[in-house]
Amino acid sequence: MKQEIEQAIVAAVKELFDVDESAELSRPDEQFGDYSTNVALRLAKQFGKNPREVAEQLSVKLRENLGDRVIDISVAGPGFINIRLSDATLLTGLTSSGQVPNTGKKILVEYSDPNPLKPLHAGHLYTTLVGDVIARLVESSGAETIRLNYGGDVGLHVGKSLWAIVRQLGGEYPEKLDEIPEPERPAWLGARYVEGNDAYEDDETAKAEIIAVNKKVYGLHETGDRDSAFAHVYWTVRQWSYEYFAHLYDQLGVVPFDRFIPESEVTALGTQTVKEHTGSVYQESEGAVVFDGEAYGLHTRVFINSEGLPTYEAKEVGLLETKWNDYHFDKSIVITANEQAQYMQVVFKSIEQFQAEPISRTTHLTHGFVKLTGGIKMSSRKGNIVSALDILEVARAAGAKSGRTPDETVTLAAVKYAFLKNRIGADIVYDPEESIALEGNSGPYLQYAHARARSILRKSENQQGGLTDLEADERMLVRKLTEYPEVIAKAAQELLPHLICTYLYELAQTFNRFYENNRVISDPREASRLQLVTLYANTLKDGLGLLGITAPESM
RNA sequence: GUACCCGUAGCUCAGCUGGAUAGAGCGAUGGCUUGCGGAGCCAUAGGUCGUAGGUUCGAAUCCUGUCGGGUACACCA
Repeated sequence: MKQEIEQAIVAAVKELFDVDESAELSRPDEQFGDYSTNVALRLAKQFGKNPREVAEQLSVKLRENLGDRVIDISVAGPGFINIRLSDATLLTGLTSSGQVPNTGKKILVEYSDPNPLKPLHAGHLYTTLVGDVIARLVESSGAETIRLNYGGDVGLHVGKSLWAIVRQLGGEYPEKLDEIPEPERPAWLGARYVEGNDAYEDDETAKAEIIAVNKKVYGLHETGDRDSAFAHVYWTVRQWSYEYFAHLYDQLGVVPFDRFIPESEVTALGTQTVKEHTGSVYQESEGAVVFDGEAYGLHTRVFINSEGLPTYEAKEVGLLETKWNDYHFDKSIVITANEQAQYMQVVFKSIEQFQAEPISRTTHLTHGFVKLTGGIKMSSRKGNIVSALDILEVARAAGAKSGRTPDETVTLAAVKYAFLKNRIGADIVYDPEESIALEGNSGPYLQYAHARARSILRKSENQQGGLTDLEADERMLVRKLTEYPEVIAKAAQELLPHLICTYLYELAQTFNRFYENNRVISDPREASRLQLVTLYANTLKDGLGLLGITAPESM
């Protein structure tokens, strides 16, 4: 429907002015019509003509070409062309299937990326939820979607944790780990990381020992050691971490990852590649291997440190190569926090020097921090962090406080929607009470709106159908419903999940306005209206589904 | 010091590939109410879009400066 009209405009422009000009339709205020275009304004600028005259000429041509598919085409304001569709045309928009522009393409989405032996904080929750939705969106656009999870099972943070773990155990005694009850393991590991981190900063002896432990861990991977006492400790606590991650993902109800790529898996490849290009792309400097980003307006970073160990940068090189070798992707999306933005630019710029193609297909999205309302600030150091599970806890507490019976489905909807409704990029302020509230722009509100619509449908035993000759209020709702595929397409194209949230909330408002003044059951137009309610409920359910939020039949 | 992100109503945010009177939610005030789930609907108040310039017929949107908040800048991830 939309494409048809866009094509008609392009054709009319070609016919009248003999130029190829794209014509993008936007959704104007209801008073102006169903669609609007500003091509006349752009053409007028191009040719130095009066925009209103151009618009008039175009609208005459469009009326001829579109015939009875439209009921009104008018010129307004500085030179907009507003188009009002006939009911019949508008209604075709309800049945048009969603676009699948990425059919046949392979798209990788990397997100969540927790590090074993480190606590999961609220930021991980954010990237996990955003990534889950981006992947769902990409999938809905027809692409073969591969969900990747990259995590640091080697590196200095592992050295810190492991140093503290061995110390706590009184030596390399893996059997002592069995004494720690399963539920306490995440917190126990978190505490060890904090100890290790503190010791590294405050104690020179400990620092040296931690560096040695770090090296030892790399050694385990190089030699394939799984049998020594030290190896037992390492592999056991590493496994604990992965179990803990799985537990969180399971609780969140996110789509399972297709593959976990631990850093240890890409270390060798990354190191080798950096070494191969040392002297050309990378340079030796002060005993380390660096990339001189300053030549490109960026900053310089170390890829292999003076201990001869690869840093995160070199591993990232190995990761990208692994992705490219294993998948030959059409597009690769990486989602991390803002703080990694400039670091990633340096890494990508360096890889671009010898592997331009995969870099040109890679998009790095970044998001801000999660703050709790009331000024509780989170620091990733010293252990006073808000963990991912804490967020769920405060949401549950807010739900309990509101006097309703706690329901995990509603809690999850509250948290997910609160995190997703803002545009990715800036920091977000999480307000548990607002998120769980049933009034206002919240996840539970939309769940409720859906349940309410289903309830109407359950109550009627009559047939539905015959949606024609729309009344004004019905038409408003139909118009809003036809926006859905356009919103999804845009959200998928621009990787902006919050567009779905905004739309669903507006849809619910549109429905409530309709419902306020119009009966459904035992109205002469019951059959038509039942169908409208069905379409509305299905759209809500589908949209919430893309957000990873379930839509219960009743609540 | 250099770079990146952010600055829109009291609060939390949409709007940003320039376009028609800047929109929501929460909070405030006032209505609707024997309602198919009112967890709603309607209305009022509240904004010189941080600020100063520039480009343009037209700027919240683009450019430059500036102020404020955050982040990154060599061997952490």
